[in-house]
Amino acid sequence: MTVSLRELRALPGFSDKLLTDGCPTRVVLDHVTSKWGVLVLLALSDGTHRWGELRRAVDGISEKMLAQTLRILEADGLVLRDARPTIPPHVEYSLTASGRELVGRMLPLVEWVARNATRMLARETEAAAAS
Amino acid sequence: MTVSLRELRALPGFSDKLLTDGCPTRVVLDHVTSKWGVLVLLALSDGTHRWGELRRAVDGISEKMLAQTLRILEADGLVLRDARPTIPPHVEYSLTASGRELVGRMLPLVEWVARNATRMLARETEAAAAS
DNA sequence: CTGTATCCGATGGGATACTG
DNA sequence: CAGTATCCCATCGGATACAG
Repeated sequence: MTVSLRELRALPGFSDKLLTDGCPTRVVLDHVTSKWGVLVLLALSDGTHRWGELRRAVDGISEKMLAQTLRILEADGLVLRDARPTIPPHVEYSLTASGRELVGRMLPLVEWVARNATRMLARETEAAAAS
Repeated sequence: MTVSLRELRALPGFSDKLLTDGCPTRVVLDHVTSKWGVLVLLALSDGTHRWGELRRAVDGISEKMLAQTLRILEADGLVLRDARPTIPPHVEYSLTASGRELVGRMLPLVEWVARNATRMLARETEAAAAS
């Protein structure tokens, strides 16, 4: 499943420029590659989770950003929100079929970064020490 | 090359929490998934380019953000900067071996988004019209 | 428990001008 | 050509308080 930039150029939003400013691809790309978007999608990749579980799983996220991120991903059709009208409220979030397709392509990227990040940042402190 | 979240949990930065706040993986992930980081890496995926070419290829980027993005990606060891001491200056940017590995895992994600973004955003304007 | 509303500071990022 | 420096504002995003 290797893809080249040449092949991508046939797709909408591509031209002599890479992706035109404000085109649909860039908008969605900004949503899913946002600081919290990546982590929320990742958290949902192993199944359904409740609001509180997501809040704890995604270290450092504020309630405001969790709500905002979930709303955007839901509007994009990547996340499904299932609210049971009970007291107290019980709400479950899961990936849609589209969401699972997307996450399948995001996991290899995250895995590579997780495997290499420490070594990459080590280079930098090393370079800083030399100066 | 399918990866699951379960397998990821064995890697550095993962725990009961997904990725701890400020861990190396998150730092690098923020660099490469930043608004301009993705597009610059994408632009370099088909070979070496000069500063001016990148400026034109990445639609809408300012000089400030191009410089900043390139410096960060270079510090991470993903981009190589080759400056020829001529007048006028001639500087070429390319991906390192690490950068090519990373971009190989980013292209399928971008391809999927490019194929589906228009349909995804169509859902939203449709939903807005219904309200 | 699952959010929303508001305030406010930090950061991202554009425009412009300037330099070797 | 390939940047740097400065100014400035808009958006991001955290903290807190509150609500159904």
